[in-house]
Parts: sequence; C-alpha cells; structure tokens
Amino acid sequence: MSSQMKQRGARPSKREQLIQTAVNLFGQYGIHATGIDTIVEHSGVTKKTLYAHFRSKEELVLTALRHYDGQFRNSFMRQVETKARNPKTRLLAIFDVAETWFSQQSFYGCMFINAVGEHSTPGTSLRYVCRDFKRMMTEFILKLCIQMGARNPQHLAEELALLLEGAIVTAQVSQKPDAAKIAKRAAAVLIQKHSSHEAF
Amino acid sequence: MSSQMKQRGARPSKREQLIQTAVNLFGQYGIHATGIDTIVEHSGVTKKTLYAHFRSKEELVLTALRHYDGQFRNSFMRQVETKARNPKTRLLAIFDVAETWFSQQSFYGCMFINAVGEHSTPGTSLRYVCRDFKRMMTEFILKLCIQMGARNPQHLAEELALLLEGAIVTAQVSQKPDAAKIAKRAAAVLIQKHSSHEAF
DNA sequence: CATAAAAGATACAGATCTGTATACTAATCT
DNA sequence: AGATTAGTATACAGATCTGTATCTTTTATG
Repeated sequence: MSSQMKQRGARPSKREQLIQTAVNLFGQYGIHATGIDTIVEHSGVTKKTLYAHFRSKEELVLTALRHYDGQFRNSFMRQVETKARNPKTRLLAIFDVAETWFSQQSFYGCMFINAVGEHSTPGTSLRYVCRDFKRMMTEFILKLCIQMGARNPQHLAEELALLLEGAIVTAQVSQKPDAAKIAKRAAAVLIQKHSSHEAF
Repeated sequence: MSSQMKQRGARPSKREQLIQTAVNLFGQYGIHATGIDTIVEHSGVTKKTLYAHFRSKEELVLTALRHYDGQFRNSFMRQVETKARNPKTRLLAIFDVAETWFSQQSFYGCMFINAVGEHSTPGTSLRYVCRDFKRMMTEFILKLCIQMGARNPQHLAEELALLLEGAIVTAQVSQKPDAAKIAKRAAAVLIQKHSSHEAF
C-alpha cells in the first residue's frame, strides 16, 4: 500500500510522462525509428524508471497506442458533437474536424495506420489495437447513420469511414489538408443518396 | 565502356536482384525494420556488391521505391484497361483490380503510404517519390473522368482517388479485402452524380 | 526521525545496424 | 593471353539498440 493516489489533475506521474512522450515520438518518427534512449531523453525520466513501469518496449508501445486511442476518440467525437446538433450535419462535421486535425503542425497521419505499416504480422496485440480503433470509429459513424435514418446505415457508414481514411492518408502523403474538403463533398453526395426521402 | 548491355529478358543482374529483394522486404517489413544484412542474405549478393551499386541504404530505398512505382503503375493500369473498355466501366474496374490486389497473400498495404509513415520529414526525396506516385494515380483516374465526360472531372477524380486510398488502408488495417467493394459501391454513386445526363 | 520505496545517474552487456577493408576468385574485353 | 572489372567471403569499425546492474539521492510514510 503505497502510491495509490491517482493524481487527478495534479502534475503527471512518471508513467504518464513516459506514455505521452512515447505517443508524441512514435507518432512523429514511427515506432522502429524511436529508440528507448530517445524516449528517456525527451521524457526526463531515467531508463531504470521506464523499465520499472514497462516490461519492454513492446509493452510501452501497446500502452501508448491504447492511451492515444482513448485520447483521440474522446477529442474527436466531442468536437464533432459540439460542431453540429443533428445526425446528418454531424456526419458532415466529421470532415470539418478532420480538416483542422490535418492542418495541425503536429499532424503525421494516423498513428494506427502508420503502426500497421511497420508491423505486418497479423494476429499480434498491436494489430488488434489498431483494428479495434478503426472499428470503433466506424461504429461511431454508424450510430450517426442510424440516427439520421439512413436507408442502409451499415453501407453508408462503411463508405463514409472509407472516405475519412482516404482523406487522412491523402492529407499525409500528398500534404493536402483540404483532402478533408474533397471527402466532405463526396460524403454529402452519399448521405443524400442514403436519405430516406430520396427519390432514389 | 563496359557492361552497357541491358540484359533484356536475360537472367536478372545483381542490381535488379538487389532492387527486387529490397522492394519485397521493404514492402513486407517496412524500411527501418529491414537491415542491409537481411537484404544481402535474401538477395544472394554480397554486401560489397551492394555498396558497389548503391552509395547508401537511402539510395537503395529510393531506387527500390522508384522501381516499384513503375512496376505497380504499369501492372495496375494495364489490368484496368484490360478489364473494361469504356471510361466509366474502367473507373469502376479500378476497384475490382484493387480487390484482387488486396486479396493477395503478399498484400501489406501501399508501400508509399507505409514509407511516408516512417519518414515524416517533408521535402525529402523519399517524400517526393511517394507524393508523385499518388499524383500519378490521380491523374490516371482524371483522364478516365475526362474521357467519360464527367461534369467536373477534377472533382470526381479527387473523390475516387480518396475512395481508393481509403480502401487500401482499410483492407490493410482491418484486413478486409472487400473494402474494395465498399469503395466501388460509393464510386458508382459519385460517378452517376457526375454523369452529364444526370438530372442533378 | 527512521525506514522503505521511487527515482536519478551512469555504466555496461550483447545484439544489430550501416558502411568499409582485405584477400581471393570468376568473368569479361581487348 | 593479359589486364581489368565484378563478385565472393569474411572480418571489422563505430554507432545504436534493448535491457540490466550498480550506486547514490530524493521522496514519502509510519
């Protein structure tokens, strides 16, 4: 029975410092290119402490990905729900939120896409984390599609999710933040097509 | 004036062996995770010979990416043009070709997307190669959009390119080769919308 | 205050990474 | 045939990588 206090709002614990530093470095430089020493330097925490909190680099990687998962999802969904009130406009707002994301100086693409690009072996924990993240995003979109009364919500959600992925990658590779605008334009057409009051 | 012969169709030169091995390994495991020693082992060429042909790993990386660029583009476009005759069906055929690509055992996502995920610094040669590849793909789509007489070919091409990117990433991360089918479904809607004889 | 846990500082072991050097062999061209 | 090139085999230098060990200092708690 020792440091059981969760330090809510207090200055971050060493563990949190490590995780946040890992998220930042992995996000910018990738996982393989980011050494433990680099994380140690940037976090201001010694290697000993790092290995007291995490069994290995792999464990830190997984923890960092999961942490970023929650962090990103919360932020993204909250922004969407703040920007618009009804389901249909929220679906479109997704791409507005994406655009501000793409325009950030610290935008290096989707961390999970990049992670999978470095780890092709299927069935690993890392792959599950990444897959689950994408699944969760699609489900978020799906709920909105159901709420707006789409004719085939599953189909529409899959299509919009695809557009979002495409926009992320295009913004990253081709350095065009306005890929979000293109996606939004296409999304509007698809949403219109799936609206019940459509004369198909 | 020595080995100026290009060896058309003959057994591959050491250089070609190295490049092809590099393409395969970089594609599967990523660039940072693939060491020179691994390439040497798999290619059956000694390290000395490798460094006789390439100044550094970076030069081999760039050469491999450029080689794959041409290789992929030729194969992809030829398949699309073989599968369908008129522009509109060719645009849809893109996603059929993509699906067979995604279904291959050796599918590890788009090499250029993965490469950028590992190299965030903008303005580097690697980034240019990747950007140019995507640009070329979009232009291929654009030509078809113009040929089919789309109302706004640039817009349609951008949208379809986005769908393709999204399908690639989704097939890779979520291991769903039928992401191509979803993209095709959405593409059909967008193409329909851009057809001149549409009652908008 | 005293004791124990957490963390800092630093060195190190062993593996791997890029790139080079040395010595020998096979192929090629004049 | 003779000379040059290309390639093999192998060792090695120096840096970096993950993970551990040692020793001291700070911090928290009873």
